[in-house]
Amino acid sequence: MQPENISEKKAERYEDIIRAAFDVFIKKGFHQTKMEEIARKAGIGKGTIYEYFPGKKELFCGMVKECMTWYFDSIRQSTEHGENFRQKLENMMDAHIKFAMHAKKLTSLMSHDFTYISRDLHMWIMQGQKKMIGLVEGILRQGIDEGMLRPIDVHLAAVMFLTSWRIFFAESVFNDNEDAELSLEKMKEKTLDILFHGIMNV
Amino acid sequence: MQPENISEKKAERYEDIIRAAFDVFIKKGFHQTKMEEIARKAGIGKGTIYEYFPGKKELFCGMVKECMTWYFDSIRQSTEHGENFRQKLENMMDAHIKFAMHAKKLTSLMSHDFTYISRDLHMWIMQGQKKMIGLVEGILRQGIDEGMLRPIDVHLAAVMFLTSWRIFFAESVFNDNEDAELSLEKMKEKTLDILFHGIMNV
Amino acid sequence: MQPENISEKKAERYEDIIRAAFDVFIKKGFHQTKMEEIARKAGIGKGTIYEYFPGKKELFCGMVKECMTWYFDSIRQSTEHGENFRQKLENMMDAHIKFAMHAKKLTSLMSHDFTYISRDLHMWIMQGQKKMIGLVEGILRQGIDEGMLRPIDVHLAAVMFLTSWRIFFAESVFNDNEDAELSLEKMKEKTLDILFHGIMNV
Amino acid sequence: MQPENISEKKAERYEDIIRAAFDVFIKKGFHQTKMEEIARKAGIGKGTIYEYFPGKKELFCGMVKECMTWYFDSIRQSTEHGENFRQKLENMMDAHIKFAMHAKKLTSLMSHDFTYISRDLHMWIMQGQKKMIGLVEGILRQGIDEGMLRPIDVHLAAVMFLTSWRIFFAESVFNDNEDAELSLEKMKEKTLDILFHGIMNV
DNA sequence: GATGAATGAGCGTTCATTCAT
DNA sequence: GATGAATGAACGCTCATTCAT
Repeated sequence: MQPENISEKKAERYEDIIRAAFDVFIKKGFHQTKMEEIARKAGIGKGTIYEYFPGKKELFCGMVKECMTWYFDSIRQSTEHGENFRQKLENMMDAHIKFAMHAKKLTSLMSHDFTYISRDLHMWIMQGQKKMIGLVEGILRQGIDEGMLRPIDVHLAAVMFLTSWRIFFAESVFNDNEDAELSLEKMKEKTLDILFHGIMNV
Repeated sequence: MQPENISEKKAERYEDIIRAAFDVFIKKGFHQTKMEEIARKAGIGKGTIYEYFPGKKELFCGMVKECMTWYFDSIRQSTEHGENFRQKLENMMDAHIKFAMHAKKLTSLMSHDFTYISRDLHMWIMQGQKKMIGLVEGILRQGIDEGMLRPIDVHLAAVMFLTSWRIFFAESVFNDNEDAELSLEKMKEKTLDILFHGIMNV
Repeated sequence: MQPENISEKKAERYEDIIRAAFDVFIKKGFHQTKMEEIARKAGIGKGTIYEYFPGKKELFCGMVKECMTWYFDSIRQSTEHGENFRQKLENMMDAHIKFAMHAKKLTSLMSHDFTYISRDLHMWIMQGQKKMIGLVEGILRQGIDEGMLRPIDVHLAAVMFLTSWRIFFAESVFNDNEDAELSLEKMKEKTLDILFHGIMNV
Repeated sequence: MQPENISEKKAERYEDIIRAAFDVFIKKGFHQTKMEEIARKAGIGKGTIYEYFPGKKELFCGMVKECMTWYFDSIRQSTEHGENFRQKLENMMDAHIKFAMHAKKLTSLMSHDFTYISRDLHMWIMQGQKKMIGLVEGILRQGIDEGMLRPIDVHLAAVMFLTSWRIFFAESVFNDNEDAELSLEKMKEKTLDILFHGIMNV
């Protein structure tokens, strides 16, 4: 067999393993996943994985990087062909949605490890979040009734409002400075400003 | 010793354990955390934990529920005292920020298990997200330059734009119906509409 | 309180614990039995047991010795009042049956476990059984001297006589009916009949 | 390596483990036996046992069943080649003695403990014993039909016959001398003599 | 003396990794 | 190169025992 065939075969194997790893890690989370199951799913022996990856961690990282690289690349490419800013933002969103449909559960893998720790806890938290969404929906509906708000989709707006909070977690990671509280106040106002008035010029 | 003192002491111990569990679970994630370390942190013996919790899972769930109950409650209460819808939304955000400052890393515990699997991977993904934020910031800046957008904080708006995508994952969990793609198209437009024009009536 | 009352109370407690230990050990075996359950059954605190016994092993041994002493004594006494060898053997069997009915499961409890729990206890019981064998041997020898018995191997016959008692345990497992005592009487007679006259036709 | 060699090796390992388990369980009892010691005795790693048995309980049960199957089988076979009832009873006793010499302490191991270890195993063994009783009953009934035996209670006599075997276990403890087999032969004859003709003078 | 909360040695079991075939 | 049987470090959990109250 020719050398190119060999390395072709190797590359194929590599892909098989990544794919199998993706499937199982997604379904069970990192710690509940056993190397043996990945091997079985890939149709190879347990030891063979170690010919391609030094260990479980590296396999996991390799798999995530593979996925995320594809994701990041498709997002980047999507911005290269829009005519105006709006077109570009829409293209990005399209690219994201396309990815999301294909790898729905990747984020769930990356979030909520405890889905696998306790289904009850997971449900309990989902219930809590649903109640919070309902709470915000009620407030928004009140705003619409009072004529203050446009007749927007209250559910979607509620979710956006709540997800926008994540900024405070994400940002606080980067901004660990002393005047954190000050900038938080400003962030809050800016966030509400965008939510209330949008980013467009009138 | 009087019975009230005993149950007081028990309640105190319970709190000690929850606190120690919080610290260690936050720092290491569920699977990397050893019961012995929690015990050490709580200043008690390994076996003592099992006098208060049936097992590791239950301790974890107890800890999360304790935190989230406090969070949910404070959010709910925050909406009871606002005069108008805007006041209420602000109150909610304040309550959230207060919690976020106190339990910064709780969400990171609940999301991204792989922070603990590989610091490198975590950093790599953060870099990717930063690049994406930069990408969006550039597009938004272009929009401002073109006079289409208000002189908003492009960083904040970029993050909001990106976090708003989570809706598609979150929603897809609830809407597993056939016409998912159709509703996705609508969701996209509605999301962009809110982002562009805000929720306020003009 | 007077000292004799105190030691009276102590003796009473001691008995309570032995009785509770008997109940639980019989029901669950040595290793499955938890000290806490014995304490609960005895209506005292867990630590109190250790005021009366150095540990679990010693409690078990104490309980077994108490029972077996009573058993051995009743067997010995039963041989003191028979007129002839047959009467004595019957008395022994009666004494055994009476004990067996009261402590059906004790023998099964004892049979193996405690060889490993306490070599001393094992030896002690072996000694007791040896004495019993000697007792029966004496009776049989008397029978031979009186010309009533053939010049059989008294040791072997004694062991056979004693092992034949196990029937009462084995059978009682299958026959848990009301008229158990009646059928026991019949069994005794049949057993002695076979022992005395053999199974062969003459 | 050929597949037959592999399964040969596996079967060999299986036997090694059973044998090691037998040795240690017999010497120490179920609860005092540590998996690690069995592994050491079998010359393998601790984890390897779990490739062959799901757990400690199952290993114990497997070991007991292996032994008892061999025992029950040898007893059954022994009754197939006797010409008359006496020959058959003698064959049974021979088979038993052969087993008893090989596995002196097995019965004492089995007697109680595993009621709590595995109800299934307990039932399984009870079934085996019931079959053995039935076997002897049949032989005795044959003897009665042939006019050789008195119309005794065959069930009781069968149980007595079987329990009398315990002598060989009990005695062998005291007589560990070289000529054990010789004295066993004598014991067998004496035992049968008493069983057949009783102890009474005619 | 009596208690029961606290303890920690000890063990069964898992599973990522290795290496002889 | 591919395999999977073998491995043993690691950890959750139990429960006899202790000792402060």
